Amino acid sequence: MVTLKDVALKAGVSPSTVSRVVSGNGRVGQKCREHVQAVIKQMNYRPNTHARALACNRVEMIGLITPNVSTPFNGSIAIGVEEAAIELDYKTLITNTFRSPEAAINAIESFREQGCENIIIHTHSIDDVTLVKLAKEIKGLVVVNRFIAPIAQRCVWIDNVYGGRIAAEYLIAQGHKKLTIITDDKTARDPKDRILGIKQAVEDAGLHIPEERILFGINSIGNIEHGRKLARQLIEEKRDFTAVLAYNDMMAIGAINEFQDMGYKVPEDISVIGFDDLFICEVSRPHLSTIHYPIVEVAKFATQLSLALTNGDEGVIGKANMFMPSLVERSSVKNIKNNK
Amino acid sequence: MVTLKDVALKAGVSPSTVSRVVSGNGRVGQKCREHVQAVIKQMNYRPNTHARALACNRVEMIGLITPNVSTPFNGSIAIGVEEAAIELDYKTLITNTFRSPEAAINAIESFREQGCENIIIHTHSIDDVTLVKLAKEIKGLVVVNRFIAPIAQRCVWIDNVYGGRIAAEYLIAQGHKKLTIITDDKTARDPKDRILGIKQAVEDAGLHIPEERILFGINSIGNIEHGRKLARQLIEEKRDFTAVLAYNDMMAIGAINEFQDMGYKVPEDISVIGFDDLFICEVSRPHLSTIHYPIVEVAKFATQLSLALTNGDEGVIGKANMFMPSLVERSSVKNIKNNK
DNA sequence: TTGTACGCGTTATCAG
DNA sequence: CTGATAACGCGTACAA
Repeated sequence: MVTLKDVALKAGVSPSTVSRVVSGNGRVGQKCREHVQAVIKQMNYRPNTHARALACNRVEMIGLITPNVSTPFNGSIAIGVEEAAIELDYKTLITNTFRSPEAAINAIESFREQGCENIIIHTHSIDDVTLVKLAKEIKGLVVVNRFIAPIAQRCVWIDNVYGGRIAAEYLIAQGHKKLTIITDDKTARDPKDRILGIKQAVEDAGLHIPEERILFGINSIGNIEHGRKLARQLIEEKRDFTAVLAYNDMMAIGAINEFQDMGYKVPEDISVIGFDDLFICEVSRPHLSTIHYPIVEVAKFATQLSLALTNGDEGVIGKANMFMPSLVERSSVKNIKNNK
Repeated sequence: MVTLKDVALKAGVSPSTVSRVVSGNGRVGQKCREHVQAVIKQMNYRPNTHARALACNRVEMIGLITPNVSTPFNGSIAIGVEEAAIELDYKTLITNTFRSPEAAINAIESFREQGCENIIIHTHSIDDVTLVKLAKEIKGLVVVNRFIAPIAQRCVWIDNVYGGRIAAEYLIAQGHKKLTIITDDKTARDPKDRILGIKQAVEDAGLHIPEERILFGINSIGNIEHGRKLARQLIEEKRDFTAVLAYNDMMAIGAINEFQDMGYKVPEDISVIGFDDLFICEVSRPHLSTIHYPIVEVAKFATQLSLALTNGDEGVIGKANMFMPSLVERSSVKNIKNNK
């Protein structure tokens, strides 16, 4: 392994000079710099990450904390992070917390101790208060897919209220008057925001959603199974509705499956709309209409923001951190305007 | 940040003693050890990764090289790796190569330079010869989901021939006589092995698959789109068949979608079987019958093997590295034994 | 068993 | 603009 000293020796200069040309800090004579650069290339020298980290207590690495990369949504977050990281030659360190708060806190501690200040938080295992405190201590901490008012400038999220609104508006425009919602944990913010948007649209149209048509999950993770369960409940308890707004695509697809298994046709008997726009929308039958969530872009921006925060690049800072979702029409919603 | 020296000071011993109790190398008096451990816990000391890496030129980190974690198969590999890594307190560094050979080679180089000898290769961007060479130089290099004879003991893979065989046997048992195969790149090993297994089963049954009923992809990645394309070709060119063996679930689902869009019913008109057993099998209509690939287990084992290789634990070494796939019956294959 | 001293590869502070 | 020199935190021969 070729070191800085080796280069210095061969180039006939001091180690410090080599360090200067490598890092770009400090002035070096034009001629001298070029010579050193040539030697570096010739010897194929590459700086040692650990020595550098030890010396300046910082490291070119970005840590992502996520529940489980193997799910499509989380996987896309990871991709966005790495795409942005790679552009600046940062490495990506991923920790899956599997919904364990301790694992999440541990991971953050571990990152910090290694001098990694660029941390992307994508988990709900850590509460707002803790995160606000951590954000004060860690320059490059950024929260993705979540909004925490006191550190809004450190969050990158989407307008869930708007997302809920356009979903409902679409259903209403297709003639649906009796909407129902199957969603995630009652206490979580995203479900609440989306419901808020839905209610706004519903009221604007002079309609109403009774509480009994809003089904929550308890300690759920908005997955297929959860969607199935609530769909079954909808049918068994004979709720009166023509369309379902699911919290996300996974739940929507679970619901569609359950409806179909119970003998209902989608969208002929029941219309369903999802949220996220994962690749499975094209897999399901019928193809799932949904609200597009620009996941990769969001994650990419979050990463750029984190990097800007620690490196003092003002470019990204101050830009809007809220992205807008958009409607994607496929075939899980039926136009019933002229029926009934 | 609390260092080894701080602990030594507080405990009234020398730094080397603390180092010894932390690392476990070298004898330390029972009483002394306990005292030091108490102080460590009390001060919440945690060793500095970089200093350690610098001093001994090795690091407790495992690097995964994968095309793109955001796809279900690759994501599961990542999960398996991290699950195994976390058990030994190793960190997981993930690099997505997006099918670029340079990116893959770069990542390996980068890992090595950082003293990371534990590298899990999950990509076909690097050829066999290069990998064999690298395996000689890097103690902890392990190849997952791929078999390379000269370094078989460093590969963890599944029996693709057997997988192909049981898939075909199942179809044949269901009365299918005219099978067709839609698969991946002709030059890749996995498709070839699976085809081999299929042919074995077919011949054992006294049947035959003409070459025109085996459709390959070119430079494809076995995704949904690819499945759609070959399915369409099957129909348009009026190939004669009752069942389709897809290279993997993604292709199978693409094919099912295409068949359905063209007005065919699955499995009534055409039966389809996949490979991998991803979560989308339960999503598709009909639910996809497939060959189960123990992805997480394979990745986990590969990681344990890598760790054993570098740490000299002989436990895992020598065990069989080949896992066996198994049949999962769902509803995409019709029994036509008593028809026609 | 325990402590001392040096080196790992780099950066940063200070002279020159 | 350049070169010594001292850290950074830890492991490890070597000495005690």
